[in-house]
Amino acid sequence: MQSITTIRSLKEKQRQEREELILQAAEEMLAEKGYHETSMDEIAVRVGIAKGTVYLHFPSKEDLVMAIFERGMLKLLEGVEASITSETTTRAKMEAVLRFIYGGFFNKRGEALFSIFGSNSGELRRLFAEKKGQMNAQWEQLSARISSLLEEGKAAGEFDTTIPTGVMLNAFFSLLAPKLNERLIAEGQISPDELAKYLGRFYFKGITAI
Amino acid sequence: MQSITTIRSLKEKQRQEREELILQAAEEMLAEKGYHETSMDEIAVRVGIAKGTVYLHFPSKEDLVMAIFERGMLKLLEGVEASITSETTTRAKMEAVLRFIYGGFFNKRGEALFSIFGSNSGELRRLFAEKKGQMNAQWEQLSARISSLLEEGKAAGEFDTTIPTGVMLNAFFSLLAPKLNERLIAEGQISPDELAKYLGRFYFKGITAI
Amino acid sequence: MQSITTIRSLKEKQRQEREELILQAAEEMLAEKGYHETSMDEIAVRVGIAKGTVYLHFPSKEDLVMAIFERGMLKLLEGVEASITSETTTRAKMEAVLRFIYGGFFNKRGEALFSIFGSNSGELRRLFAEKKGQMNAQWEQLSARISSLLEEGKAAGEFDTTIPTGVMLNAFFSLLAPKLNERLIAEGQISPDELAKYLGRFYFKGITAI
Amino acid sequence: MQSITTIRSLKEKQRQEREELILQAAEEMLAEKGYHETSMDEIAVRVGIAKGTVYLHFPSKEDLVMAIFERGMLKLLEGVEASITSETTTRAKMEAVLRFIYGGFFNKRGEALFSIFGSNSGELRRLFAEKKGQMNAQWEQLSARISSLLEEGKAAGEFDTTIPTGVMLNAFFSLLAPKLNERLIAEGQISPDELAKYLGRFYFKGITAI
DNA sequence: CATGAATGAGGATTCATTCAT
DNA sequence: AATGAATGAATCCTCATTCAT
Repeated sequence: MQSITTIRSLKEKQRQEREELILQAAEEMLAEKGYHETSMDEIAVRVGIAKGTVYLHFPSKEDLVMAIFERGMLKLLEGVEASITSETTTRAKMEAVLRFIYGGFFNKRGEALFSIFGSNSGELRRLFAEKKGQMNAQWEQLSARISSLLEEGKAAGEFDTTIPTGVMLNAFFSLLAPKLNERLIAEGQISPDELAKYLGRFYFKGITAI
Repeated sequence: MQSITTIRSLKEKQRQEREELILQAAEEMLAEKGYHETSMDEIAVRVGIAKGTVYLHFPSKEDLVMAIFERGMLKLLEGVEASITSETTTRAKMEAVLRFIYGGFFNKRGEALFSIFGSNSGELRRLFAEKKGQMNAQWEQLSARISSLLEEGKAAGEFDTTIPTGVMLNAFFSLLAPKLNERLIAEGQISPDELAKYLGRFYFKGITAI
Repeated sequence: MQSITTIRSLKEKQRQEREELILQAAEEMLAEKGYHETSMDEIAVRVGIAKGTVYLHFPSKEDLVMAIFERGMLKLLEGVEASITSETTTRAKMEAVLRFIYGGFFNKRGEALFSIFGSNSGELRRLFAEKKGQMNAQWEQLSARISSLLEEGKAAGEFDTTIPTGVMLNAFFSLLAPKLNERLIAEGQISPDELAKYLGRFYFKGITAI
Repeated sequence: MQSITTIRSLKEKQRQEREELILQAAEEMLAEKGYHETSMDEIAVRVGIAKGTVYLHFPSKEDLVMAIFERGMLKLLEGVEASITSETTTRAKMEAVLRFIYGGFFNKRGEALFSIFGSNSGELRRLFAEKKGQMNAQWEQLSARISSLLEEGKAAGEFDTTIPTGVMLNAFFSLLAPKLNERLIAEGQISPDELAKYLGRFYFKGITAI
């Protein structure tokens, strides 16, 4: 006979698996259609569970979206961290980050997520305003990580010290905005890898010292 | 005594003034909250008119938003054109465009508009899909204008011919994405002029030949 | 110089002409689209006047429709009266009424009007309920006129005395219901004249004594 | 303990009961006020449920009305069929149909439905135009059924061959137009049964040969 | 008088959220 | 815990009616 603990952990495992499925479905829809066109109903249908069950995992649509953001940010942070540690020069680190983001992270979901996160006017302002606490920490962490890289590069004489780090940081994030580049890729004019290469070349030339 | 013509032009003037107010209110809300959170009702309230009156000017919410897009694009196109003609070298022209956009265009409304236009996943895909004709023409026009500038620069040996023009173009538009830079400015870390200057420096270094 | 009276009668004439145009346009639309799909706006447009002007002639949409009904009933009554007086036998009178209705009266407008009047569920119940006074008088008058004809025929031994006059009357009106016969005519299966002939034959056989 | 099947069939039963209540309420209102005056809101209120619940059963007002039409036609067809099979002579069959319609079918709802269906100008043209497929089939079926009866009667020498079957058919349907006869009954001048008897006598005398 | 811009009540429809089973 | 039927607030849009010019 199974111990209570075993049963519990089994149930807990199932619970987490289901939560993961919900997050994936929602992420996908968010990427496809954006926040408002994504309905709790269709999320449930895609996962193959009842609408009410979604609410057992996330108390509201906002919370679900927040969870997706957080998870995405976490993955992004992890990936960035991993990219950085495996390289030596500052530029190589930055390039690794770029490759990571354009290569693996922006496969299906992350791409749209990041776009929603970073762009989209004020649609989700209130979302952020209210639950900023959880979010901003991660955002700041990512910003800080990249910023420190940039400043490291400046200190090493690699990067242009006359451009404020904040501007460099924003420029870096801006280049990742998917909407425009999506088109290029969709129209078959360029592959993601090529795009990453070109953007990298452009970006580093832009921030390189002298 | 007023002639009929005078009366008509008066009414027409009032009509246009009101339409302008509606466009401004809607633009503002669009910038603040995005398409879905913007309700025709609140637009009317902000203008201080009745719901139905909005529909006297625009047959649907979509049409209203389209009008805002078109107007914004028109202003942008005009501004870009004006910026270009008053300069000689390719780079100076591009810089003038950058100054125009960061200096005057992105005051309150244009900024949000541009962001909505250029970003936001598939939320407004159908909107564009249906009325794309009117829209895309202007968008293509702007793209073509900037692209020709970039190619001109390449031909003159000023710009890096190894980076595809499409990538340069997108990079240029990306840098204009307001959400991120808005923060910098809002937090008082930098002025719009400075930002334009820095972004320009970064951008041109990035695309310059050799 | 024109006398005030002349001017007044001129204006009054214009007024009545305009009112007639409004009634015609409304009648036409009513026939085409029914009560709810008929908008005051389009009536005004069809007449070529301003919406407000319609309200100078008729205080409400209901009143306008009432006026059309009344006018239609008046024409119908007049036509029936004229048809009757020019014939001798009861049956000939009834046939003349039938010819009048199917021949001239149901040209364009009367047809639809009558249909709206006599059919269409309770859509206009309240209309009738409230303003029944004006309406019912005419309706009763027409009913009474036909009823007296029918009873006259019964007295003369022409019509079947075992069928209540009320039933005969309703049957008579029912046969005039246009919707169904409209189809026959529209599909080119039969001409209005033929239809009147057949319906007459059928009807009189039905009500004839023995 | 209840099996899942039992629970499901219970829920399904409740569902159908509720749907029936909605259909009844809507049918009633349709009969009372017609299509346009019937609001989804009031239907819900009459049933004692929320607006949204109505949409759980019918995706739109049009679909709800269509369902009522179809259901009414189905009942009518079934009743007609049953009436026919239990009789031998053509005339007896037609009389049975008449009795069925005036006796049982036109109790409260069917009556108004039939009227709406058969009358009312072009108000619902588009409704029918779009979803005609489902509807027209039934309508044609009924028409064909009655027509074949009439032609059967003609072939048997019972009915007047000089009157086109189409005209006979329309005359038959016309006599069923409820609005007028409703009055007679409502005013207590006659009972439904008597009315059916009289109309039958009148109709058959009208279409009988010689 | 004539106009037609402005009004706002009313109506269809959607969808996040709740809750009885 | 899971379900999914039920809810009702929120939103777009229409149109009869009013009223300042």
